[in-house]
Amino acid sequence: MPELPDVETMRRYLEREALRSRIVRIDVLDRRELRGLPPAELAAEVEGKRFSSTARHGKWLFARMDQAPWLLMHFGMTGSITVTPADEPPPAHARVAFRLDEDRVLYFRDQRIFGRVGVVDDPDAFAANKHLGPDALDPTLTESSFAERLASRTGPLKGVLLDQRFVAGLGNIYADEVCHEARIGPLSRVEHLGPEQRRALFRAMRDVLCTAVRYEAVSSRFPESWLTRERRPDGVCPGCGDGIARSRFQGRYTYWCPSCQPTL
DNA sequence: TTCCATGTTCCGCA
DNA sequence: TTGCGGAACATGGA
Repeated sequence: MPELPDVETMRRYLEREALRSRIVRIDVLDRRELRGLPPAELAAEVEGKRFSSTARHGKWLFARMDQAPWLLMHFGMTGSITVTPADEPPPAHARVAFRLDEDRVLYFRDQRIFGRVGVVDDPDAFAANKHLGPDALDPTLTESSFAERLASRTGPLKGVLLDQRFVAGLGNIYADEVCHEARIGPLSRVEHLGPEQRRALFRAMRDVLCTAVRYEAVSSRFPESWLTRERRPDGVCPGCGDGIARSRFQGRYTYWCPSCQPTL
């Protein structure tokens, strides 16, 4: 599930469950999750350390450890975290186990192993190095600075929204939802958007993401006006009842309502 | 058996 | 040079 709202929900979960916990030992159950970082190096960095704060940039989650670098996590398509009592068996697809004090374990789970666990000295420097754009919920990202960033872009809107260098945090599902709420066809070329549509996009992005975070990214709780639950070939627009369109874009499906969301 | 899946990265082709 | 599409990565459910 991991787009911005999912990762933010996990950040808050980590903060609730593991802040100030000490990492007694780390067990790397599948080293592929480390993307080449030797398990012994990760262990040397985190064992004995205590979680002191958390941060998030787009889909990247960071957990600060005292007197140490930051733990970094990316959840790929299927990653998640869960904290369980130490005497329970590991959950399915557990890849890395952080054994905490007070007999608890923080598991990094990831069925498809597209995620990543690592360490980084400074989240901001990491984001800059990756050329990530501002986090989509960053308060310093305003309607006007968003419009400015948009002005330097061309091509299909969907592609711009998915580009983490433009704004970090949107993925396939929420990019479609933002286009739907803004009433703009996702295949519209951004250079054809007017000022009012650019503002509408920014507001839709903020509203969609804040709402999803409020509902802890559980799609069954999302407003009935949302397109998300209609993501299937015979889905209908919750606004007008017309059939929704589906098209392949960059190897994945894009859904929209041709009646409510004209292509510009 | 085939297709599909909320992400990122790389390669080849305009 | 830039942008775009597609494939690869790996797994499992429908």
